[in-house]
Amino acid sequence: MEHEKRVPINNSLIAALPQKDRRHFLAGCEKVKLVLSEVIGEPGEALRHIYFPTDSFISLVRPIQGHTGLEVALVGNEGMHGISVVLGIDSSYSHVLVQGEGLAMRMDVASFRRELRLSQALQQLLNRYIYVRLCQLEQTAACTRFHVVEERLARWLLMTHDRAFSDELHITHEFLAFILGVRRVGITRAAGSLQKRNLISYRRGIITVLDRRGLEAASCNCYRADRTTYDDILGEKLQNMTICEDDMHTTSNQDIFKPRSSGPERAH
Amino acid sequence: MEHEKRVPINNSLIAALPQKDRRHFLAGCEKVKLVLSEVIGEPGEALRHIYFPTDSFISLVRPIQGHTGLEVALVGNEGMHGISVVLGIDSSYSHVLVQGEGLAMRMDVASFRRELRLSQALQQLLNRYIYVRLCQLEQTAACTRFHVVEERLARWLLMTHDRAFSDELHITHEFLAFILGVRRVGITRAAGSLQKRNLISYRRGIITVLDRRGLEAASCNCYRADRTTYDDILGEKLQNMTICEDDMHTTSNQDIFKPRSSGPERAH
DNA sequence: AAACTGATGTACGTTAACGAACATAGAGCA
DNA sequence: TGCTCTATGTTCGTTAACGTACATCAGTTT
Repeated sequence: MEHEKRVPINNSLIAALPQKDRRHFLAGCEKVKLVLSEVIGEPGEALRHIYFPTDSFISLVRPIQGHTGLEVALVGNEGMHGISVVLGIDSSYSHVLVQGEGLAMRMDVASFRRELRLSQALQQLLNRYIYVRLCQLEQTAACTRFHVVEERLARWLLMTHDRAFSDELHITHEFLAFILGVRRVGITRAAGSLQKRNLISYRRGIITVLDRRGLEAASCNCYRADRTTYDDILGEKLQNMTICEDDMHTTSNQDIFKPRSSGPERAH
Repeated sequence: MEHEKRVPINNSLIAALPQKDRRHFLAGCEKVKLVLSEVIGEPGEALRHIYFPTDSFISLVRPIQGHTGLEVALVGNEGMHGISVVLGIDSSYSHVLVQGEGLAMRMDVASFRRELRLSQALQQLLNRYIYVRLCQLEQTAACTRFHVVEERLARWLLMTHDRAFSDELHITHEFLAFILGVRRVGITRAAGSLQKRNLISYRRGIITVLDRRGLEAASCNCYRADRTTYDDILGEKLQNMTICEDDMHTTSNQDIFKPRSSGPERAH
C-alpha cells in the first residue's frame, strides 16, 4: 500500500518565493498528510484551506449534469489548490480528490488572504500560476474533444508520473474512467493496449510506468504542450527559487519539478 | 450587411467601476470599430491592446495540433479580452476573431497595467471576471466532451444572441464548425434540425433566432450554468454599477447584460 | 443573362466511442 | 481454506460522430 518514494520534495511555488516572504509564508502553514481517495472539497462548498502539495497530488473533477464528470486540473508539487481565493472568491465548483497519498502544506483561507496582501512576490507568482492553469485547461478542453482515449490515458499517466515520484500509480480503471470522462471498458482497452506495447504494466489498482519515452510517444502532444506552457510562464520565476530550509525534507534543486528540463528520466 | 441593433450598450465591467476609477479608465481608452471576421490576435503574438467590447463580440479559438481548433471563450459586452495581462503575462495562445461587428473600448497594454496598479476596484473586478472565465472554461471542456452537436450549437447561438443585440447572427456553417470543433456537415445537420423545429431560420451566412425559449430547451444546460456562474461571481459587483456618462451611446441600466435577470426576452 | 464563387444539402462507408451484460480473477476476510 | 468483494476482461449491438465526395443553390460579378 505504501509507495516507495523516489525523491522527497518541496512545493515549487513556495520554493520560488524570495527567502523572506517564504519564511513568513511557511510560518503560517501546517503540514498535513493527504490520504489516498480522501475528498478535500465538494462542489458548492466554500474552501477552507489552500493546499500546496509536496509529494501528494490531487485532482479537480468538474461534475456535469447527467454525466460522470471530467478532470479539469491535476495539482502536485508544481502547483496549488485554491486559485479561486487568489482571485477573490472562495467557492468551488469541483470535486477535489486526493490522487496521490503524501504530504502537503496548507494554510487557512483567512491567513492566506493576509499573506497575499503582504507579499507582492506571492501575488505575482500565483497570478502566473493561474494563467498556467488557464492555458492548461484550454489544452485539456481541446484534447478531450479531439484525442482518442489511449492518447489521453498516456497523457494522464505522464502527468501523474511527474507528480508521484514513483513508477507505481495507485488507481483503478474505474476511477480513471471517471477522471477522463469515458467508460471503464474504454480504459481497460486503452490500458491493455499500452501494456501490450510494454509501456506500462498493471494489476488490481496499480499501474506501473515502464517506459516513459514510449508513453510520451503514445500520448498526444498535449502533455508536452502543458509542460512547455508551465516553463514559458513560470520558468523564469523558478530559476530564482531557493531551497527551503524549514523543517521539511531537505531536497536539492534538481528534485524540484522543472518542465522541459533535460534532466534524468524518472522511469527505470 | 448591416445588423439592425436593438440596444446600444456599454461594457458591463467598465460600468461596474466606481465612478472615479471609471472616469480615469475611460480617459485612457479609445473607441474602435471591430469589423466582422477581423483578426485581432494570433497564437504566439504578444497582446498590444486590451479590449472591452460594447456591441461587438469576439471569440478566442485555441488551435490544436492536427485539428481545426476549439473556441475557448466568447467575449462580448459582459467581459473583456486580455485577461492574461491582468495575470502579468501578455502572451496569447489563441486566435482572436471578431464574431460580431461593432464597437469596443480598448487600451494599450502599458496603460492598462498602470490603471490596474492605480485602481484596486479594477483589480478586484477583473480578478472576479477571470474566475468566471475559468469556470466557464471548465464548463465548456465538460460540455464539449459530453454533449451532442445540436445541443452545443443551441448553446452557442444563445451565448451569441446575448452578445449581439440582434436576432440575426452573421456566421456560416463552415465557421461554426471551426468554432465548435466539428465537421461542417455536422453543423448543417444540427442547424437543419433546429430550423425544422422553428427555433431558428437561416440563409447564406445569416442565422436568425426565432424562439429563444425553445433554443434554451434544445440546448444543454451549460448555457444556464454559465449565466448562473457569471451572476454568482460578478452579480453583486454589477449591482453597484452606474451608467457611463462619457461620450458613448447613452444607455439605461436594464440594457446591460445581467445574467439570470428575469427581464424581458430579447427575441421577437 | 451568364458565369462564377462560396454556402448549403445529401449520401457513402468508416470509426471510436457508447450502454449493458456477463465472465474471470486477485485480494482480503471469515 | 473457502468466501466475498471488487477489479479487470470480453462481447453484444448501437450511435454520433468521422472523412470524403459531389450536387444544388444563392448572391455577386462580368
